[in-house]
Parts: sequence; structure tokens; C-alpha cells
Amino acid sequence: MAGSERGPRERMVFSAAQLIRRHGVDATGMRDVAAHAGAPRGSLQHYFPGGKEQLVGEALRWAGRYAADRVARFLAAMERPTPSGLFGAMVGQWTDEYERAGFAAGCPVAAATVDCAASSEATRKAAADAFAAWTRPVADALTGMGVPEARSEPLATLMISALEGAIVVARAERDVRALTTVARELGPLLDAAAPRA
Amino acid sequence: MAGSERGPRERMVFSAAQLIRRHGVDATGMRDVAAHAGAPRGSLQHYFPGGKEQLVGEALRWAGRYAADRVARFLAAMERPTPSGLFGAMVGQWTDEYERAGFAAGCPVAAATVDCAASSEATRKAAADAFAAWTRPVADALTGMGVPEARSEPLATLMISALEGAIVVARAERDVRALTTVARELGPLLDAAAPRA
DNA sequence: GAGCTACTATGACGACTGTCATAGCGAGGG
DNA sequence: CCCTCGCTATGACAGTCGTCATAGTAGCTC
Repeated sequence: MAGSERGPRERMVFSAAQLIRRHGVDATGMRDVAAHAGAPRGSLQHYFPGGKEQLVGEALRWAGRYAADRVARFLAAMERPTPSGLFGAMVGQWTDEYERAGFAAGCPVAAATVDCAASSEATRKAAADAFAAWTRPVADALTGMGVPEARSEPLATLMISALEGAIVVARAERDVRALTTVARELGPLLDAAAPRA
Repeated sequence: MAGSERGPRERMVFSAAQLIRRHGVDATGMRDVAAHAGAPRGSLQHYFPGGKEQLVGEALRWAGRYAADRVARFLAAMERPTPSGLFGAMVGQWTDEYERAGFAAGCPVAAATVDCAASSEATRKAAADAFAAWTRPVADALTGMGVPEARSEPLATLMISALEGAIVVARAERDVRALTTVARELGPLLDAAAPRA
């Protein structure tokens, strides 16, 4: 998850996502992003002439791709994939981070939605696209595990909703309890939808 | 949900919650709160000497109580309460609002968590208390419906997590799809945990 | 070397923000 | 009448924000 060998533009997008994860969109300043990325302040208007809205949008697109890549990676690492196994891996990524690095950061897409859904149509749409980019591979994976097509997308939405909500509750409580709970309670329901699993 | 007949102090707390619901904590200014409440600006420092942190904290406490009251109200309105019925009512409150008034607002507790969990310990704790004040009556209700004590709290956490996540997804998508999905998919699982329901 | 292009550097602008200081109001009680 | 007390009113402060204007540098090509 490190990003210091790429170009300054990518580093700023990455840093924006990281800072939004921690403090939300409004509390993340452009100067902070440049400083966090080790990039010159003057590069902001050069690479992002669309201003903060463009930078946030690209950070969300980055987050959507990242989440989708993680899903693919989880699947590749499982010799015998099951819905509960995939969900457990998705949840486990968050419990691992929280136990290792503390509860400072959440999901950047959720943060952008909370801060900007009512004020910036462009950012709201970027968040929706990020959720879509994340939901699609999860639904496809469920289908590949034998879940009927008609239920794959609803179950993927359930998985992502429960995960997002549990992230919020866990950060508020500073306890991974909510995350481990949703993984444990939802596992059997998910596996029951995949007959040949 | 109107609050114009109470005193100015209560109105400001209520207005703070409403504005946080829409724009997050950072984008909600103290002057905006006073204006929205129709209260004089000078009253802010008089009623909330602890500043913005105090006002946000009281708004979250208000939100926690409000959510708990709604749970009690839902239960009272059901002649034969079931877990899926309660969850459906909780979700329905949000789908109703979104279809009636648009997707401008989310949950103030989630918004405060996203914006302040890493920056204000007092606000983070207020959010955790609000979640606890909401979870407890839900868990108690489940127990009253026949859910074993050991599973009531985990299931209540699952309900609230799924609801909170679905709210975020629904606001991003400007579509109640995620909300109706979690209600439909989670209903049978919840009822299966209440043998005598 | 001139000229063009990509990128960097820096100061300024106006519009906010939360907080504070100070003063003013009106009613109630001595 | 005066004094206090709850509440209001308003201007100011220091700080930060996103954005812009302008200038400067490095590297490339002709």
C-alpha cells in the first residue's frame, strides 16, 4: 500500500485518498495533500486544474480500483473459494489494519459520500462509481461460486453495506467487535446461497 | 421531527444534528447552526461554552436518543413483532425519507465518526455512546422476540451496521436499492434466530 | 543558443472558520 | 431607582481554506 516510487501525480492522488480516509474531505486541505505526498505545492494546479473536486474524484476512482483489485487478490489466494471466505478476507483486511495501526482511518468512499453527497454532484457520482467498481467483482465472484445470478448482486451489496457500516461502528467504538460480528453472522447466510460450495 | 416550539438551546442542538446529517461536521459552521435554528448568534457561546465540540456532542446524544425512541415506537406499533419486521421498519424510515425528500441527509452519528474519529476523542466517544444507545433497545427487542441472549447483541450490531452502510451506498447512488436489498436479504436470517416468532 | 514545454516556486487574494471581548438589553428584586 | 442576571448583539482576531497570478527553472529540440 506504499506509493513513493511512482510519479508525483499518482502520489498526490494516493495521499489524497489516505488523508480523506482519516479526516474526511473537508478537513483535508490541498496543501496537506502536497505535503503528505512530498510533492511541490505548485504541482497541484498543474496536475489538477479542476481543483479539489478533480483531486477528490481521482482519489475515489483510485479507491474503487484498489478495492476491486483486493477482491481479485483474495480470490486468487483461496484454493477453494467460498462466499464466507471472501467476506472474511474483506473484513479481515480491516481488522488487521485496526489491530496493527489503530482506528485512525476509514473508507475514503464513505467519507466522501458523507461530506459531499449533498454538496458536490461530481463527487457524489465518483463515489457511486467507486461502489459500483467494488460491487461488480464481488458479485461476479459469488456467481463463480455457484450463487444464482439473480442473488449475486444483492448479496454483494449486502456484504459491502455491512462492511461499510461495521467500519464506522468499529471506528467509533475503537473496537473490531462490529467487524468480527458481521463476518461471523453473515458467513452462513452467504454460504447457504452457494449450493455447490 | 420538527423542533420550533422548544427553547433556543434545544433548537440549536436539533439544527446541528440536521446540518451534520447533510454536510458533515467540518462543513457545518456555528453561524449556520444559529441561523438554521433561528437563534441569535450570541447565544452560541452562552449555551455552549465548550464550543463546537460540545454542540456536536449534544447533537450526537440527541441522535442516539432519537434512534432509541424510534425503535420503541416501531415495536409499539407492531401487534406481533418479529426481527425482520423491526428491521424493515428501521430501513423503511430511511427509504421513506429518501423517496419523499431526496438523498440530501444521512446519519449524523456516521458523519461525526467519519469526520472526527481521528481528530476529536470527545466526539468519537459521543458517537460510540450514540451507537450504544441505539444498539441496546434493538438487542433488548430481539431478546423479547425469542432470540437467545447470546445472539441478540451481535444481531443488533449486524442490523445497525448493515443499515448504516446501506445508507451510505444509497446516498452515493441516489437510489434506495441498497436499503431495500439489505432489508430483504437479512430478514430471513433475523427471523431464523427467533424460534418462537 | 533560442525557443518551447513541462513543471516548480511563491506570494497574494477574498472568503470563510471558531473563538473571544465587549457592550447592550430587559425583566425581577431590593 | 439601582443593581444584578440571563440573554443578546456585534465587531474583531488569528488562522486556514481553495484558488489564482506571476515568475522561475530544467530539459528538450531545432
